Amino acid sequence: MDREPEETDDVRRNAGRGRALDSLDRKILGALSEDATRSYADLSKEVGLSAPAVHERVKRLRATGVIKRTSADLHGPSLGKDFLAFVHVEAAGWGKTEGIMALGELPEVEEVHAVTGDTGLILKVRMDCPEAMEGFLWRLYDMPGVRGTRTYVVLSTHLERGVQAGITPDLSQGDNLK
Amino acid sequence: MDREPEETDDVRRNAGRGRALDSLDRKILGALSEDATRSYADLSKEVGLSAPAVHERVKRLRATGVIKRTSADLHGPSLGKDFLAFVHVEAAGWGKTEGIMALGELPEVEEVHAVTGDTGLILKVRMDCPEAMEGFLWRLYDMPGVRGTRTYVVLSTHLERGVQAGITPDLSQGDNLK
DNA sequence: GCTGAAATCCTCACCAG
DNA sequence: CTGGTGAGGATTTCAGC
Repeated sequence: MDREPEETDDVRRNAGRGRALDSLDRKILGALSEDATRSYADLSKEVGLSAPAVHERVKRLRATGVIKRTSADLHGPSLGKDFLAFVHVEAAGWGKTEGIMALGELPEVEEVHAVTGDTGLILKVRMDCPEAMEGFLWRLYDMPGVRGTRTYVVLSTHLERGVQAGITPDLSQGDNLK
Repeated sequence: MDREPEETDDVRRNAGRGRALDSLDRKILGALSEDATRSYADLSKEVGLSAPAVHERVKRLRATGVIKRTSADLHGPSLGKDFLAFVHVEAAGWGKTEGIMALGELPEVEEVHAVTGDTGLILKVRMDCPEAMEGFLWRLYDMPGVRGTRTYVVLSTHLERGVQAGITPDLSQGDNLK
């Protein structure tokens, strides 16, 4: 379970047309992905840089798209969205047409992925109630190219988080509990 | 802590044991879910309140759990995570056992949902490469109760966002575009 | 990337409705 | 009880090094 993280800093294929991410960048990203409200002064003590240096890095990480955005993660049930489901859409000959884009307009659709296998499209949808789900599926069937759907209703969510920076927890440091 | 909260009956089913959310709360939530770096002064101009009032509401929304946290959304490919997949786990007789909790320890696992249907568990996993996927599936098969898996490899992601506040875009207001 | 200073912002007090 | 006003303190942010 604990493997030595080799210091291979060679960049493979950087989407952001910037420079490779070093260990400090990953440390910053890991911290901000868990709590983006932390101050630069606070982060600076953790990464061993000055506050403006951290700020400069974060600014660069935002500009290059490594940090897509900083968002408040909302609690579905508090907003009346008690109903979460994954919908597998069996679509026939969908290019990346307007149909997919139209799905993004609906606030209940949180994710749209084109996948391999027998389905073609996986949707993550969250709404108020089963009735809303029914209405959504009807609209889905009305779209051209939709041959069928398979819906997996979520009974309980045990984990739901964003992309992990992949930092091994700082066992070597152990410096602060903040 | 210092006051007993009187349970108003008009609260429908509030997960956070707080009060219902009004239109201003939703407006704030909608804005912060898209960009949590905006200042309270900025938000106050949009919702028509003073900055401290907005801050007070946000503080309450955090305390009641409506805002679960504020996080930086990272770009997978920039971190070397080019491989996203949904794994349907056919599990036999899993209570909410340690097996599920163990999955959360793995940084490649982003979501774990118990679902209806023939699968039982849906996992969202993101990693470096197909080889890592293979290793992950092996570890999955080693877990007790895992009878089988079906993996849907994501070819392209067209939408990926958090819980939407569900505000209809303010067409009636039209006060400012920020 | 560091230091220091200025502008902004957060945050708390207190007061009004 | 919720929102407004004003001031103190922290933070962001931009110089120059």
